[in-house]
Amino acid sequence: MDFCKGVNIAIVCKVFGFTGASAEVIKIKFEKYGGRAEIYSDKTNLNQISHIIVPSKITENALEKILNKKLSDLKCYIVNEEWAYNTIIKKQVQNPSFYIWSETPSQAQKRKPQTICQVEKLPKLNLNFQSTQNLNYHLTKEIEKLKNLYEVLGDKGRSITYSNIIRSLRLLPFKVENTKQLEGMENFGKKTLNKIKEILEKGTLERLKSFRQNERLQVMESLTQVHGVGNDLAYFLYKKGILTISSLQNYAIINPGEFTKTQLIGIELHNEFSSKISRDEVENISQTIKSQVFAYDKEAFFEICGSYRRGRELCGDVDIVIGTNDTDLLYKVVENCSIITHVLSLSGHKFIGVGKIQDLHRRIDIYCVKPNEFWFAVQLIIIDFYD
DNA sequence: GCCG
DNA sequence: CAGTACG
DNA sequence: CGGCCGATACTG
Repeated sequence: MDFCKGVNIAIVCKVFGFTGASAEVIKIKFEKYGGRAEIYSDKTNLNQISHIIVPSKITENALEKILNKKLSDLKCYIVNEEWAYNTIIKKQVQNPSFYIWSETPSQAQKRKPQTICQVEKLPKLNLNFQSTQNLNYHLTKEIEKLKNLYEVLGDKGRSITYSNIIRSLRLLPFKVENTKQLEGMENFGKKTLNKIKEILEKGTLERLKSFRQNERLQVMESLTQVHGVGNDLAYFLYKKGILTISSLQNYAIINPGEFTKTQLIGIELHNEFSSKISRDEVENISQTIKSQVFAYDKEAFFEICGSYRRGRELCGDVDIVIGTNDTDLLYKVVENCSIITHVLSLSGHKFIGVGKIQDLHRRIDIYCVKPNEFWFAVQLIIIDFYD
């Protein structure tokens, strides 16, 4: 399968908030089918590019700023992300002239006749499970602890670097046995290599032990486990002498006015959220939501993702992706679904909230995307680029 | 922490 | 706007 | 040194 051979794309493409990560999925797919793809950066040589993929919502000014070029000077096609989706889904490079990006919808519509996949014909993308498997869990689990601690400390720089390192390790196609295998890789500097060496030899990090002895860190790390409590609030609470989640719970009952609605829900239900969910229960919850979805759109796509999809026996939350053209579907489902008890945040394409079907309240996330984005969203939510 |  | 959360 | 994932997205 190399129908993308000769196609050389640069992606400025960002979709429904997953942004860089969804661009990565497009890149992976194009390369799998023999094409060449890169995420656009200032190093990109536009002379070698056949298609630039841009988000439909971007403005012309912004795009020219990013590309640092007048659009009229470009020789390649500037197409929207649907071109990329449909090329991959239909396994055939699409005629770019149907997908030429344009800032104003009316212009775009004129040039963009009915090219979108018929929903009932939309084929299922082969999910690449290899890319979802983390062969370097022995390293990432330790580095993740380090990342969390720096996050708690408010050291954004280190926590971002460690996130990048974790992501690279997760995507590696082999298990690391030796730091030589990582030398020269982006983001892997001397100190990181030393830490990895230490983990390979001893299984843990000395640095972690010293962090464990720091009371403030320990308290803040624990408090930030509560949904809605970040490091700012955690530090504030620590200074106030609130050192445990149960004392936070008591404090919040007496002083509810000091917290947002979201935080109050997180505090109240924290104990329930921290208990894991069986696959059976995930399926039961999903089934209820699914029937609600189909009540509004019989053609909708529906998949359970997240850790359930990664095969875990016990899941932290319920992750659902819906594919539909109905932009109000998510609102309707959330409002009318009997098992949904709380809304933490809600928009047309993302629900973060709480539901209950048995004895405990459970965290539920629902993503709602257009049908031709569906399998990309599913893959994205399984892969876990960041974590 | 890493990178320019 | 800052804070928080999601992948 | 200074900046760091997302022209994220929601809440208050």
